Amino acid sequence: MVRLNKLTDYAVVILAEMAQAGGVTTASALAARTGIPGPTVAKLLKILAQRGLTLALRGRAGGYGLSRAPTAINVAEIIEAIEGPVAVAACVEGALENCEFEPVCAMNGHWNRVNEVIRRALTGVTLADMVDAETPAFGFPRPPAKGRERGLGETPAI
Amino acid sequence: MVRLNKLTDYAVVILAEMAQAGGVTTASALAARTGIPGPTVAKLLKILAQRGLTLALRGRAGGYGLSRAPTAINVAEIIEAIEGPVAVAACVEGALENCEFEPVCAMNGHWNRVNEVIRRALTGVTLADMVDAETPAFGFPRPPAKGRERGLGETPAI
DNA sequence: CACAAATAGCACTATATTCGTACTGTTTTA
DNA sequence: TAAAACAGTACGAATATAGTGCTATTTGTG
Repeated sequence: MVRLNKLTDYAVVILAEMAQAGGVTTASALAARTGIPGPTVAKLLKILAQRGLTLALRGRAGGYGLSRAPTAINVAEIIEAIEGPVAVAACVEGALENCEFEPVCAMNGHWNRVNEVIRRALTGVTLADMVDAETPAFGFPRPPAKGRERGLGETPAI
Repeated sequence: MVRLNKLTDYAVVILAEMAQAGGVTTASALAARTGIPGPTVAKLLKILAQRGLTLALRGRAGGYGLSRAPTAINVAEIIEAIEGPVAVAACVEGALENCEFEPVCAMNGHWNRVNEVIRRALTGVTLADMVDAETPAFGFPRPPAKGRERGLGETPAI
């Protein structure tokens, strides 16, 4: 179904939650808030940190924070961090595999255009778009945006 | 990787081959030309016929033909014929499943926009676009375009 | 009229991918 | 110095997918 895999979906949810929370949040707190299994959250956060989407703080008061503003992180980046390049088929440019039928195939390169359109669409949507608070997350009410304007590092009130 | 599954990819290739061939073609001929395993081709053609994308002719001189002109068949249709509705996540409208986290999720409905953009992109690409003969299929030379310029409807010489 | 060629439909199996978990090591701060 | 949190690796199980096989039905041809 041109479907994202579950882990990618989770990653977006986690980042969205971080965007809403602001500051630094521990993996276990994110797991509790999103309902995603703890170990899975931890695994994803590690990957996201490696890819530079999040910053990890080790030590006793550690946790993870977004490395950039939510408006500066787009969905395509997130997908690519978890799944690798966006590639609807094996034969598109940038895909990690090669299509064995490539020389015989009737559609030499025509998937590329389709792929590009999709990639562009995904690049155009930012994390901020995904959480814009019109419909705030249910069950975790939080003060109006003004109130939570604390800088990074102020920690989450777990 | 926002990946189509293999069967869907095959379906597009098969339809593209049919578009190039025109008229009626047997499942086994299509298998031979595309390199896709025979039984798999047969299976896909049955599904496509059920969904109305191809017409099936039974009996001795039977086979399959496109039900419409290649310009009137778009990629989204093909994907939906094989995989069901285009849905990047379980929570988008039209998806066949329900997301268990839906009420708690931070991104209530925001996948919908992303999904719509992708769907529109796929709807805009026709089968004809996928085969436009700039780079004809290798290994299966066929007469110049002029020669095969018969109108639609004339097609499957049923 | 009988046979052969082709699709229709169903059910089954094996494979591959993906998901989730567990464990051990490293860093940092109270 | 101990506890809390991240880092990395490796593994097992569940799920989805791909592919196969068989039988029935339709239809043209000799």
